[in-house]
Amino acid sequence: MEINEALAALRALAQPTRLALYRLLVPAGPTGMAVGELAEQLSVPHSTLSAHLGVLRAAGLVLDTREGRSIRCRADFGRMDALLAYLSENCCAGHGACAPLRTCSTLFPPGAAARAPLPRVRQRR
Amino acid sequence: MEINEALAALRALAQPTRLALYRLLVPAGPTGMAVGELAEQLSVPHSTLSAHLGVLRAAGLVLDTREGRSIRCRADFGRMDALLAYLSENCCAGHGACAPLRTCSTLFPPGAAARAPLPRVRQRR
DNA sequence: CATATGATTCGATTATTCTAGAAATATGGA
DNA sequence: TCCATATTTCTAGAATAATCGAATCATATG
Repeated sequence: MEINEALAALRALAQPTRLALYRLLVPAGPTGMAVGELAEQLSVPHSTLSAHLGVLRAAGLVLDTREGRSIRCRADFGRMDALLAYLSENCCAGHGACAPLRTCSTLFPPGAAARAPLPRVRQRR
Repeated sequence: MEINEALAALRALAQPTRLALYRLLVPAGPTGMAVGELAEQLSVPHSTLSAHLGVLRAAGLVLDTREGRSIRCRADFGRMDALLAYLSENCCAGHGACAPLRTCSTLFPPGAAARAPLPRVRQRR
């Protein structure tokens, strides 16, 4: 990861609604949640939520798939892993003593959602 | 860690100068760097740097100690660990399958600087 | 095609953050 | 004490971000 990607990810998470939004998606795993479901749980107007979601998407932290009229969002754990690694880079004065960071991105690799027991859908855009 | 602490830490890191500042402190380890040294390396006016440093300190990411006329700053790795853990909390839909996150805070516990400073990381001038 | 539903874009407004010069504070030494 | 060095605080203008209603777009279905 390079600095501008890290900054985009940090800026995206550094806002109450967006952090709550992201943290709602974390336990939802590769199944994710629909946009309307998120707006309802967070009690935020749709236009406001949509703007926040746009920031998270632009930062690469959230991916989505259209399912009929609704859009299902999920956290991109690989991207979060990259951010966590970036934040600890060159730690230990380069002695290489830090254990590698790991999250469930290993357990739910990209594509897991498509293979999961969910209706077949196509990518947006 | 609770949400407001996480937000403060994320806001603190979500700014180019402050992220660069923090990343300068990471390889410096428990020895840290003086404020003036940081300002010089970042080519930022002292008042601007001081303001940014204040944000990082308020977020608990940077600790400092006065040494005569100068103030020596160092990254608080424990705080960063807590932030990283917060960002992956409830991952894996609560299956507890995520490996625990770990950084060198275990290797350099609080107080390490005073007792046993490591050899200084080479700095560019 | 007409209509309903889910989501985004467009605006204007309000709020927050960044920046850096000048002044102030803290420490050490002659 | 007086002076030099290191850092912070104060200030205010400039830049950026958040908010949300109304309009618009995309899709499904009768």
